[in-house]
Amino acid sequence: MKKKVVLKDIAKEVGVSIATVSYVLSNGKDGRIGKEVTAKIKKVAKELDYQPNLIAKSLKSGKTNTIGLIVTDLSNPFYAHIARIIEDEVTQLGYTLMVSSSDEKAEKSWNLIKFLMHRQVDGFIIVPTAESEDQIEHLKEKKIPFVLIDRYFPEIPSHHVVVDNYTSAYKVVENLIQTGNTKIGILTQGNSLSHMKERTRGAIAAMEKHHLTINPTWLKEINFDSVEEDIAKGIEDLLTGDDPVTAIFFASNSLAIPGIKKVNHLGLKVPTDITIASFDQGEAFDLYYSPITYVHQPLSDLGKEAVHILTTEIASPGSGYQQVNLNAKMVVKESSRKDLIF
Amino acid sequence: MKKKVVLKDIAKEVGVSIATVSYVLSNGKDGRIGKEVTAKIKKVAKELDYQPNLIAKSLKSGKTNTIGLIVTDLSNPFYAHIARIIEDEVTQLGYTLMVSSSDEKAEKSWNLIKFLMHRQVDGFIIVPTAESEDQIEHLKEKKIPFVLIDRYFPEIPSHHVVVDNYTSAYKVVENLIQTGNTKIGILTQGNSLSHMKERTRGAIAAMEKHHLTINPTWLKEINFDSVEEDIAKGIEDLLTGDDPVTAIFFASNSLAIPGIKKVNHLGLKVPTDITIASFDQGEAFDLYYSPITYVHQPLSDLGKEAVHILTTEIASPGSGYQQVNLNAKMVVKESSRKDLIF
DNA sequence: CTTTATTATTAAAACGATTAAACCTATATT
DNA sequence: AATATAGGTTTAATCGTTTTAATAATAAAG
Repeated sequence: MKKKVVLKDIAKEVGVSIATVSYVLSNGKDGRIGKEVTAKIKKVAKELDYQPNLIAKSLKSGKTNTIGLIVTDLSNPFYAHIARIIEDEVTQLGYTLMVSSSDEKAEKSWNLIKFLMHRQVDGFIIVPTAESEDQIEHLKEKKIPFVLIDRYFPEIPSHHVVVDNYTSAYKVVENLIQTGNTKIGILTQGNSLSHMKERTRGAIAAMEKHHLTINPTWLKEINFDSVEEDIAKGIEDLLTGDDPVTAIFFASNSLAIPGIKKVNHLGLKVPTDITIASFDQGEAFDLYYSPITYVHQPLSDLGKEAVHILTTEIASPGSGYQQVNLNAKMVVKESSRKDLIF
Repeated sequence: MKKKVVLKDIAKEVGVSIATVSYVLSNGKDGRIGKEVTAKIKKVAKELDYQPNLIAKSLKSGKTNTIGLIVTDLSNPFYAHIARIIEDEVTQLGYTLMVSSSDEKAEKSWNLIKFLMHRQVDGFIIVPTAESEDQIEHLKEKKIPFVLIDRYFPEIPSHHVVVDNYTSAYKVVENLIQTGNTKIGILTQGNSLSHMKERTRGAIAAMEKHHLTINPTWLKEINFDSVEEDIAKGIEDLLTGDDPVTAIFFASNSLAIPGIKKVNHLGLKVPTDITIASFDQGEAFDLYYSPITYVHQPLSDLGKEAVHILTTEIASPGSGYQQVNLNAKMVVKESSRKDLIF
């Protein structure tokens, strides 16, 4: 079993000190070392296939060139997509990404943050869970750079990059109203979080603006731990209650997918029996027989902005919080275009 | 700006040596250190909120407790799902995951591997790209533990975990034949890779077994860099050529999604106009008006097996190669059940 | 009252790199 | 000839931890 080649090995082989080798191999430009020695060191380094040990370098420099990304669920295509964009972005800047999923659990998130801090990551990009304010405060106390994405805590000043959830929800619900719906069910999840609050607020604002009376039972909050059941029950309620709705707005893709399944299962036709719109994109939306109207979040911008803010913060800490609100695009398709169908 | 708390700080505060502190904090059980001292060190450590520096630990121990995962594209739900499973598995074992995407490019993959090696990852889980044999050989030479998943190189002995692609493809194509199709188009991608070879071989074997004559133009290889175009053209060819097919087998989900879009676009009805089946699961498959027949890969088993093999190899290297072939499940739905529709 | 065993603690080296400062040596300057 | 300057290289400290081997202190044994 060959040992790893380290600077010492090269130094010994060439007959110089470790420092000299280090200078040649890292500060190539600097030219402080004589020509022949430089050449010989480079030659030997290549021959022995020297590979630098970034752990040692990190210990010395205090920088790991590593970024921790915490999403709620990497297997959710929405977050996977964000992760991929962030990955590309940080890789290009010479960073490596450590990805983890919190499953919307504050405790898991806490563990991940602590673990990655021990690993000395240079910074975090986080999709914060409910009740994780203390974790964010902790990062601030410890002066660890971080950027929140998708959601944030209005009462805690921090960098964040989110979409304009209020306006997007407003527009999409307005679209539902304009196609003739006056009774609209809204499925949400994680209502204590900023993004959901905003989406709900936007949806209701649209209804109020159009002078619709809102029945509180039309708002269904879905529990993270019992999505399937809650959605099945919620949709049945919405459609068979005293005051049935004619349209449903799903406030995220993870609600829409099982939701649409349920609608299929009930044998309802979209958009004739029921009108549908959703937040987030999903490959299933386009393939559906009645393609789903949705709010398309600019994931690429979101990821890039977050990385940019984070790396700037890492490079020069403490120069004011960047708080970015991105515009989302509403994509209107058949699922909410009764006008076109009839 | 408070500095980080290190062992030295605790030592100074308590009035003992660094070594003593280290003993107490890492070998808690060992009890070599006196009771009162132990108690005091623990107390001070808590007070100062000491957090161990895992980088320093890694340098000393030569272990980083870090695993590199290289998939072809994290934004592909198939790989995202695998990544999530692997993440859960390694997290539980105290490892952290570094995830990267190779985009099916050997060069990218090479860079990622080198980069992660410099970072001293303890091992790799890799979805190998075409022409990356040298990278695999390199890892073997350097004695870096790794496990290949999804595909492998038959000529290079190594750990790997894959599904039984041959049998799965055989079965699904046989299903297409049994529902009355004699002319079946096959869309593949990355044909030099083991999994695709096996899927193609299985598909053809099924056709031969049932004495169908196979027209070579029915086999369409899709280029990674021009998926949309190739698929559009391929499907048009298949359906409008001299010898049009009545069924299409998509050899992966990344072919099926754009493929089905194209089928929709052409205004063809599934399964009446055309029968469809695919490899891999996808949330769109179930939601499609004519749910797609597919091969369901046991991703959970695949991920868990890979992690298990890798961590065992890390713990005790060089005890023979584990080569696992998992059975996949065929899920027959309407897209290939003409019998049920008529 | 030595000697030996036992317990508690620490000094120091090591992991693999970086880097400020010191140290030669040879040439240029006065 | 004495001194300054520059070029080339090395010494040694440092990052935060672990761990071997040594030491000091105390108790038990002879």
